[in-house]
Amino acid sequence: MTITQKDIAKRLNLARVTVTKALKDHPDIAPETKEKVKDMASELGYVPNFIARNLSTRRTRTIGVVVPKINHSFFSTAVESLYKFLLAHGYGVILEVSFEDKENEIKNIQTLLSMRVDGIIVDVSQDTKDDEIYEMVRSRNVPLVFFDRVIENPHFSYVRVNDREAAFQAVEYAIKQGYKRLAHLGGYSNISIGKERCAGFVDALKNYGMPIKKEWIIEGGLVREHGYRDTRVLFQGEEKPDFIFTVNDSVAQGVYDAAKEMGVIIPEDLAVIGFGDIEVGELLVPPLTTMHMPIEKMTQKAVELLIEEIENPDKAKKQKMVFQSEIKIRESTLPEKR
Amino acid sequence: MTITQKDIAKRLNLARVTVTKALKDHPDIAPETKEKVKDMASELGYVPNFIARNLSTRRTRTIGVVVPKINHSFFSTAVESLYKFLLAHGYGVILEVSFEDKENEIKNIQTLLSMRVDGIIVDVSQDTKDDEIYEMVRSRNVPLVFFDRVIENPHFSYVRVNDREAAFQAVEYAIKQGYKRLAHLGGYSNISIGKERCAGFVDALKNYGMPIKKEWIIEGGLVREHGYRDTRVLFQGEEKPDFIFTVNDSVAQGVYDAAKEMGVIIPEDLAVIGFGDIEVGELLVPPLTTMHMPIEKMTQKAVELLIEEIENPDKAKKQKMVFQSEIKIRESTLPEKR
DNA sequence: CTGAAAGCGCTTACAG
DNA sequence: CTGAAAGCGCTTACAG
Repeated sequence: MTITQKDIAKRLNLARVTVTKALKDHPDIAPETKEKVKDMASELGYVPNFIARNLSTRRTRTIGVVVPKINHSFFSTAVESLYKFLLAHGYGVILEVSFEDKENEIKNIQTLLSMRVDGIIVDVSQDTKDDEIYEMVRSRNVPLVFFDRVIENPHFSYVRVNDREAAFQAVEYAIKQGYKRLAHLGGYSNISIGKERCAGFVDALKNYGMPIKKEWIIEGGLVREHGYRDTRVLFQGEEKPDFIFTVNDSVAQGVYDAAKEMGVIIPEDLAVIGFGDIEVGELLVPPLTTMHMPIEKMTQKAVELLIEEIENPDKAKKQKMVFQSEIKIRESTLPEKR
Repeated sequence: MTITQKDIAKRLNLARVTVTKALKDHPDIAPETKEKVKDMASELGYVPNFIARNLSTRRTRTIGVVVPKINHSFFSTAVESLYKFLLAHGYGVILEVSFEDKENEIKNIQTLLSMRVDGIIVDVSQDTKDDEIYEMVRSRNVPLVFFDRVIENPHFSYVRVNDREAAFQAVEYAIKQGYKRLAHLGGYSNISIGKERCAGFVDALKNYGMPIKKEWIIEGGLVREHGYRDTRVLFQGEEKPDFIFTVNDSVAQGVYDAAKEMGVIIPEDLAVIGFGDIEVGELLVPPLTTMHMPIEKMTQKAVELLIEEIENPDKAKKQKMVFQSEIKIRESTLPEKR
């Protein structure tokens, strides 16, 4: 049924090895033989068996990519971009999705290990706390680089954005615009982006001597619904915030939902700054001010670091790459308040 | 370095076969032996080698998915959904992206064939015209199901939406609202969705005795930029359309871009109906009337058909599944025009 | 320039 | 209940 090198060899009365070599243009083989072999291969519709090849070579030329979700502009952009760069380097990709669940993520990594991928890129789930699975990856010497949502571990490189400083900038901008009642809707504090962006928010308040209200920092999650829900909570209090910095643009979208429902006008009554600069932000009414992330450059770097590790396992050092996020001012913050 | 069954066997003074069996809970093996083996396996951090297993079993429990793009709400939703269902059936997925290019798509399929995936799901690129590569898939008896963008081929099942009828409905709705100068921005006519949706548009005009202007049917492409560009073209003519039916929501978004730039008001001056009902449509101003596609159900069906074919290669018949698309009325069409 | 041998890590009958 | 043998399809030294 399936054509193998053996079949080609038989037809041509050659040894199987000769076929292997001919197919890979090994210098050993006579040009005519090569041609004969190749002709026969395409005549029979031969498709090499990666599985078998990989078993022999112990290399798969395949990279595993683990993301928390795909159906979200940030991740789909990142995945497509990773895919593109990996492809350009001659690698295939096996995609795994953790659905923001730690247990799934562990299974994903195990699957990739089973598949003997040459390397792994992971954007960690919101639940991921410890790193025992990553300890296992390390003990197997499988190159891995963290991307975006990151674990601090000296044995792995990572690529992320300057979350804390960027958050600081965002909030600083709001403060300078004259906003005084500042709230933050954060992700979970156990993942890097949640912790760092929240820290940046607090940094800014401290730096400008603004009071920090515990009730105005809610670490409620990363998706639109959380933003909606927690904005409603924020507005139940006596005093209402006049500015919300959100951990990402999806949560900001939820803020818009709640504001609309409550009759709160953005930006007159409430200013909003998001994080990520995904497509949706531009379409919101008013368009969302947000911290831009250079996804393309980040993915490119992640791929480079990984490939470097794979191809020069001894020389390559673990690197922590931090990209700068820049504020993209749109209309969810008044250019000059009051 | 890497732990294999051999290592476990050695440590336990057992034959390798015994280890294999113990690991898979084969009834042959004594319970104590199983326990010993499993304990040792986890102690040594044994991870089974899929590659080797697959070589032996000639099954990979892996499905290849080929899509034209990921970074687009329709595809990312579809991919995530496919992934979820496949996972639930115990299959892994290898993702391939054709970037809307026929040559890439052929390579993608070859890669998947090389990897000996158990089956393939493909949403065809905009360039894909013939099906010689699919002929090859067929000759290898690899189950394949087309999804969304489809090739008519008796040897393969497909799952799509009633593109032609849905397009008819969309245009019919506009006609009944009183729109008279009807234009269509279509995809390329060589792919199913382009051809069928355009046909539905024409059907409706004919059915209602509306004049068909060649210049008002532009088959210019599938993305936002095409919608923008071609709307500008439409409005260069003497007479301007008062309604545009677009092949998908991305193109509709381009119509909005152009309209805004030209000072054309939607829906007062120009009504728009899209196709797909992706997230963006709801966020546009005014929100976009569009044909809803039941992506979740479609992907579920595609997965079911594929798995059926894989697991019952003899019984399974090729099926053409057509889902109903429903109109989602929003504000880009006036509820009651004039 | 061509080929025989051994092996990658697992599994599947088949013996005992 | 345990194990010896053969094989999946390829590749990598090593001979000739």
